[in-house]
Amino acid sequence: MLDVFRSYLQKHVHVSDEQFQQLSKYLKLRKVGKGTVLLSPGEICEHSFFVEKGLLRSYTVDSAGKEHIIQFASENWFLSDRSSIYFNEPSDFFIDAIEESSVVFFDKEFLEYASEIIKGFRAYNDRMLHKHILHMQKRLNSLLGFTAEKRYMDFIKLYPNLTLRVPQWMIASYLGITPESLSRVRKELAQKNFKPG
Amino acid sequence: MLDVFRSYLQKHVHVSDEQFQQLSKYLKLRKVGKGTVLLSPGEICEHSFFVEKGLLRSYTVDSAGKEHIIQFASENWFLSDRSSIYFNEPSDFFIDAIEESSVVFFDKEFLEYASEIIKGFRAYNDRMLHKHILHMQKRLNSLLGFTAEKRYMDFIKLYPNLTLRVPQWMIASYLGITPESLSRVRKELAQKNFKPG
DNA sequence: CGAGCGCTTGATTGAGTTCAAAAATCGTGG
DNA sequence: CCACGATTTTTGAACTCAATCAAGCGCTCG
Repeated sequence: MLDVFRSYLQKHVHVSDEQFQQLSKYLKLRKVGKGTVLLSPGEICEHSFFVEKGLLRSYTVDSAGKEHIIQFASENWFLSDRSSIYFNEPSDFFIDAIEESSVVFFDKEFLEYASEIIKGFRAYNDRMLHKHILHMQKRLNSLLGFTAEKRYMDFIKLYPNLTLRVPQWMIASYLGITPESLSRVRKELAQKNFKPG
Repeated sequence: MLDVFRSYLQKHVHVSDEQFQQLSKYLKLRKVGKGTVLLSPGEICEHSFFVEKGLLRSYTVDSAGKEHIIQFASENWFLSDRSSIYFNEPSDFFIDAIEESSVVFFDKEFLEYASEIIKGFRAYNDRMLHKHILHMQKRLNSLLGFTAEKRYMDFIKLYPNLTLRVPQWMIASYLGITPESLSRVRKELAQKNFKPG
């Protein structure tokens, strides 16, 4: 129960077992089935999620009904809508489970309490925030400057494990292209004898 | 001297004149001519910039030599490479002046000292961080889902004042299209009797 | 006043989309 | 374990939006 989250946390900040005990009242571990929706547009994002096992995604749906995947989160990743949480405003996102998953739910109170009792937690959280910015920056740059092929290659380099687990049409959505286009890109790469993974 | 910055700050957090006096030793006001480069790729971003007057931009240059504008900053805006500052790693950006500008330079020490002596400063800074994330998120979404025309209309709605001051080819770069395409988009809009501003 | 830069316009090209349909894979119940 | 239906992936052909290449115009600033 919460073991994965605890050891993850302890790898990054110093948390005694007693401290974790105290924190755990703010934590909820839930098993969610494939397809379970954890956040919908219009809702204010109350929880952040930590994936102990499984795979989540966040995505928007545009006016034409097309999905745009913002982020994947597999084991040991966090997922939430930071803006919605921070500004207490309705989210634009969906968050749902791509696979049956074990997910730790926590909210603002957890963060506040953890920041209070654990030295270094606030700094760690800050670091995550900046990582997030760095990551978005890279993605923006990639969308602005690279071809679909380059973006796909960057994706499999960056997320080799996801490449295997995520359906192709979702990767296409993440890359900002159609599934058909991704299929063709892969064909191209195969002909240039490029080995995925 | 630093008046614009001081009143900006005082509008957002409570800073006494004495406090600002103390902070000011960490601040440097510089007039920079059009085209002055304040940060280049490979450098570690040492300063954040606050624009008292004028116009700055940050941008990357891709392997094909194309510029991709990340952000504009006119009066009362901040500009920096947060990731480079935070992680102490070489920046990917250029930052330069589009117009002759008056710019306040400040560094980490300023932020630390300000956070120390001014109640609410840290929270304000945090808020800026989250605004930044929100903004990037919107931009990602727009790149993933919208046509050039829609992106341009969003731009002029969001930055009406910039639309007038920034050369068109830079707006094109910000939108992720060529200057030629933007010119055509504008022509289209003109025919549909769309009034800019 | 002339050179250069920014903007426009035209013609052509190309990367990626759309629509349609076949092939492969997956999941589930008999 | 196999079979059937549903979902994914692939393939093909026509199309579209935006990029590229090329030329001309107008402004400004040196």
